[in-house]
Amino acid sequence: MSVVLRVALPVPLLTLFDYLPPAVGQAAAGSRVLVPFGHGKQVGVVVATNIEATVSDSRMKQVVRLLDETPLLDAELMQSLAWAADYWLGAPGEAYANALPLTLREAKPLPPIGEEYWSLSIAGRSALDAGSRRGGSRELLATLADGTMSAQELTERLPGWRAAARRLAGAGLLERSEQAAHDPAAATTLAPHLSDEQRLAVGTVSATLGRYQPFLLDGVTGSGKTEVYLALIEQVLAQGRQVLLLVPEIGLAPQTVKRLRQRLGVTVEVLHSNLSEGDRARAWLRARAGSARVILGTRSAVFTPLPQAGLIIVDEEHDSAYKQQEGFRYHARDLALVRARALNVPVLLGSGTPSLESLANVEAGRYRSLHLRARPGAIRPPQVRIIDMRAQRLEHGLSPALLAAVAETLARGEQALVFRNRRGYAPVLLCHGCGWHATCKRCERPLTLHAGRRQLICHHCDFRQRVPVACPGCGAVDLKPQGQGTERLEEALMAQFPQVPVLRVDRETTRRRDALEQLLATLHDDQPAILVGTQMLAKGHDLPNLTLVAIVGVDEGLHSVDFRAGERLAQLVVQVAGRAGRAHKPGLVLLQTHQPDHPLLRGLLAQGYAAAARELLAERRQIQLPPYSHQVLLRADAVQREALDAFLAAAHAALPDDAALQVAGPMPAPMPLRANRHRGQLLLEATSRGPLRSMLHTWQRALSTLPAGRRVHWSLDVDPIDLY
DNA sequence: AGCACGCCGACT
DNA sequence: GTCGGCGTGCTC
Repeated sequence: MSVVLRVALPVPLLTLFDYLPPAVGQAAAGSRVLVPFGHGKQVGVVVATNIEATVSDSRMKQVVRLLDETPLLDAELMQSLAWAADYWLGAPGEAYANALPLTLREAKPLPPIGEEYWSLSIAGRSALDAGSRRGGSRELLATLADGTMSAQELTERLPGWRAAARRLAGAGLLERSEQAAHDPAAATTLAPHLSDEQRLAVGTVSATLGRYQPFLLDGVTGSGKTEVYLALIEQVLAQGRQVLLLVPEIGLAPQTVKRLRQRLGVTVEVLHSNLSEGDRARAWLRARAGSARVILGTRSAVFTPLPQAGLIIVDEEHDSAYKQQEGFRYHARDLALVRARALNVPVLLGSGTPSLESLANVEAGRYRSLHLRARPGAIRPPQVRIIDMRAQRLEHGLSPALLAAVAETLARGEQALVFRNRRGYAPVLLCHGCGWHATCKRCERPLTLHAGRRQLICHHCDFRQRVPVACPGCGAVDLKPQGQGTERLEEALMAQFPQVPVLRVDRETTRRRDALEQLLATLHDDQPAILVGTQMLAKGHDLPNLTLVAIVGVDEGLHSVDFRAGERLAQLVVQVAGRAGRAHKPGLVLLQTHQPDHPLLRGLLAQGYAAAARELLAERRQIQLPPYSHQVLLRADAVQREALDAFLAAAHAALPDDAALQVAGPMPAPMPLRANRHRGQLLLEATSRGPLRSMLHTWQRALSTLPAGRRVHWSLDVDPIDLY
């Protein structure tokens, strides 16, 4: 047997592949190689060198070309990726594929990592003087009139400038250049005076710099969490080390970047999926080179190389966006902890509504907890009131008490937010003649009426059809929308308050990238207005004149089959409520419900999130649910019901006989049919990770050789965050 | 996952 | 007589 290299390739296979070393160069673990694979070529990552081949020489091929003289992925990243693939049962190659920006998975030389700068050419200056251009082009020319500007600054000043830049560069009016990044002007804002609690938090974390220690920083909106981050980042930068700051979604990035930049006076590297592939690769490489000092990014940024790591921060750690829900199902918050341990740095998890998992880790002594109550002079906690909807005459789902509160708010010249986590006009279109209602044939679920588009849309598979004029069942022209979505609430509020602007914020009205920011920019801070919207309104963008938050339709969350529904509801209510009020303008939160006496709502209102979370945790412990048990979910779907059942039965039969392992199912998924595919699942539970982990790899391998698996899609989800 | 090989139906 | 359907097997 020959001495070979072991290579991970971007295919969803559980195996690694052995190759003869390249003719030229010395491959090391973490280097990329171009290899022959199947009928073509692939770029892979070397995971081990000098090992004995596991296949015969006759099957072995040789590496075509070594792509990196020095490893692209350092030892720590390689180790963390291997851990991640093992833990979440990913194919090794897929873990690497997630870690590397697309551009770096091609057999090309690495792009230069200087920062991108733009300036006017001589022709461009004449064009500016002549004023010959319009719209975005004109704005861009004017912005560059003062001199060269980095792409990052341009993005901040002129979102969407790239289209104009492409046009103008094509006409020879602009020039693009690459330079070593230089830090922008020194910090322009000063650190505010920190409260005692903030100083304590900063001091406690900074005392652990240089070693692994997880912290849970528990602080509501306005408690000054960001100032704690900033003070810590300053210290880490002063030590010449890097900071990785994870945020749940891109929407939160631009304002955070601006704030970091103004306060720290350094370039902030941004990494998220909306970036062009070239930009992602450059940012990743600058982090690897150590020239990026502060890296801000969403889920996938957890794979950024950090050769001089000093601190990792995960903001809004409870947010489910950190869990990848397809393909390689990793959890960025959990991987951040693993990386922090490998890098010997503290990791700070921040949230006003911490996940029960993190609270349990505090309880178990694995994390240290830090609290921020309120900043002096900041927001007073809003007053929260429950509106009992029973026996109330509703106006399109809005109670008189709610409408009165909105009217009062507007009369004071302030703004109100009506929150409803359901888009569209109405979730059901019902025939009053015969009881028929519009359903999706492919999902067997009601279609949502979208009145503006005159369509019925399935929110599960995106099936669309025109709204029928008459009932397809009985022919009666008596179709009535049932229930309320944001679109209907917008209509109702516009009718009630015709003199005030009503802004709807949901996926429909904010399709484009900067649409949310643009929409909110039309709000004048000093004018009355009404906002209606979904989840999207729960965070981001500061609304100083918002004093009333009305939450409509929380009842769905109170009797959901999902055991996490209560936790999610509590987090959502607190997050949305946190948007109301300012120091000098107290906020009011209204919760409209049919179940005013529900213990979760009562507890949340009387004693706040921490108490509600303690209650929820006690319940979880009682009935042995996560975080007091561990779950792995096998999901499967197939066109043919029989194929699905056969596979799940075979998967069940392939399980070891272990008393420590509890098995639920095979059972239908909560949505048993979706987009014409039958869906089912098998849930494994154990009170400790041991018995689960020891059988998982064997079981996974057995599943992949199951003949019954041929005609089904299936996946394993370790620590699933929903059983959907 | 992608891709080729391979054996049975409707068509220029 | 062929083009092409997707079942099956393989990738060092």
